[in-house]
Amino acid sequence: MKKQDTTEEKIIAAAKKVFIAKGMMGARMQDIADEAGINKAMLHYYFRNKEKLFDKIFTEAFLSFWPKINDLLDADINLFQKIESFCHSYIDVLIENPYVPIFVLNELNRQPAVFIQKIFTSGPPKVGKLLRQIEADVKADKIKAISPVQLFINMVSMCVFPFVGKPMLQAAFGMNDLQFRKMVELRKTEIPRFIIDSISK
Amino acid sequence: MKKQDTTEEKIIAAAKKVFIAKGMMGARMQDIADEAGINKAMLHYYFRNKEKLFDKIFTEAFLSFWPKINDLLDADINLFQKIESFCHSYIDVLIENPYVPIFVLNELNRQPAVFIQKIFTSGPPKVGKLLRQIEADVKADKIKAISPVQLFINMVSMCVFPFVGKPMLQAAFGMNDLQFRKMVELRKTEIPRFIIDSISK
DNA sequence: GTCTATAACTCGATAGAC
DNA sequence: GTCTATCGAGTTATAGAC
Repeated sequence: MKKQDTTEEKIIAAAKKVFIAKGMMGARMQDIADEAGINKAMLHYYFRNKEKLFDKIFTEAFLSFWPKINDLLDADINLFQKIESFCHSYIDVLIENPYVPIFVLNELNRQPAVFIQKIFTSGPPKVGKLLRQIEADVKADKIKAISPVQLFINMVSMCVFPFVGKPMLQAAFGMNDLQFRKMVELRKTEIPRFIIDSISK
Repeated sequence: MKKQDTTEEKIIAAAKKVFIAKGMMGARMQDIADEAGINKAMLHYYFRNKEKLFDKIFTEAFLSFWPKINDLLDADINLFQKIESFCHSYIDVLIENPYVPIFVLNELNRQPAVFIQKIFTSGPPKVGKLLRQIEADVKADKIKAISPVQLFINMVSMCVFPFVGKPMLQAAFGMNDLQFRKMVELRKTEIPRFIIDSISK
């Protein structure tokens, strides 16, 4: 929590909470005003309209993890280390922001073009180096033959999916919130191990 | 396409398309009426209100894959065969219904309790046998030690995630629709191979 | 900057003719 | 069963006082 607690900051905090919980279409300006403890008119005074406010929140949510993840992919470390650090850091970020993935994926599917445009202007994916590392290690016979793209998708899938499927997984396996949390924590080391076991010769 | 093309069927087809594309909150009754080429009042004549219409569509979408997947998990085949058949069949279903996962996950996160209730009444997850198979194979030293739950989550994650993250993956790797399709097709065999490589001794 | 009041509009739902 | 017309609730957005 910041010392500075201006109206604008209160609005952003409230809007973040409401938009992430209900999505662009489900959220009501009144909900956000209530959450912020201010008047509805203030929202328009500061952000003009709902669309602009949403855009602000979405961009902020997206930037809360994208640059960090992106830099990890571009780091100068060997493949196994990179897989470990990526999974560890990514899951840490997701634990801190468990509802962001479904929020982002939802918007991604609602307006793919707008979304992609936003990503590429705010720093395009730096996945190239990782793909080349995988390819090089395959050629050097350090790991089994595998498509770099497939491997990358496997890694991201295993990190992200549990967060978007949480209620279903909890129901299927009878996990309460604490147990779910423990299970996800474990994945920080289990996913790298699973991947490395698979590709090691 | 059926020969029988009653108004009710036209409504259901239109509602499915619109709801899956825009979700419960984003969809408009007018959109559905337009898509069906009929009048808005007809929607209420046949389904009373939006909620009931949505429920119909959601249940139908959910049942379009749930029972099939569920039965696969419960089949009497060995572990490796089960992993192969599950990934193959699941991805086949997903290719046929690529927008269903984000639709379902969205609803899942919007109203977890309602959703879970619905699942359990329409046939609870039959994941038990698979988990016991994994456990048994670990004990019998047929595969490496791994948590059955973690392994299951890995498998489902790798199958489903590409479909919810499609636009992002296409952008990141510069894939057009055909290339994406090929990539996903490949995963029907790549995911089982990846998993089996990982857990084999 | 902040509030109250209300305009302007969207959308689900209904009435009633045919 | 199907349509047109319209109501009424709920929401975004604005006007205007303080």
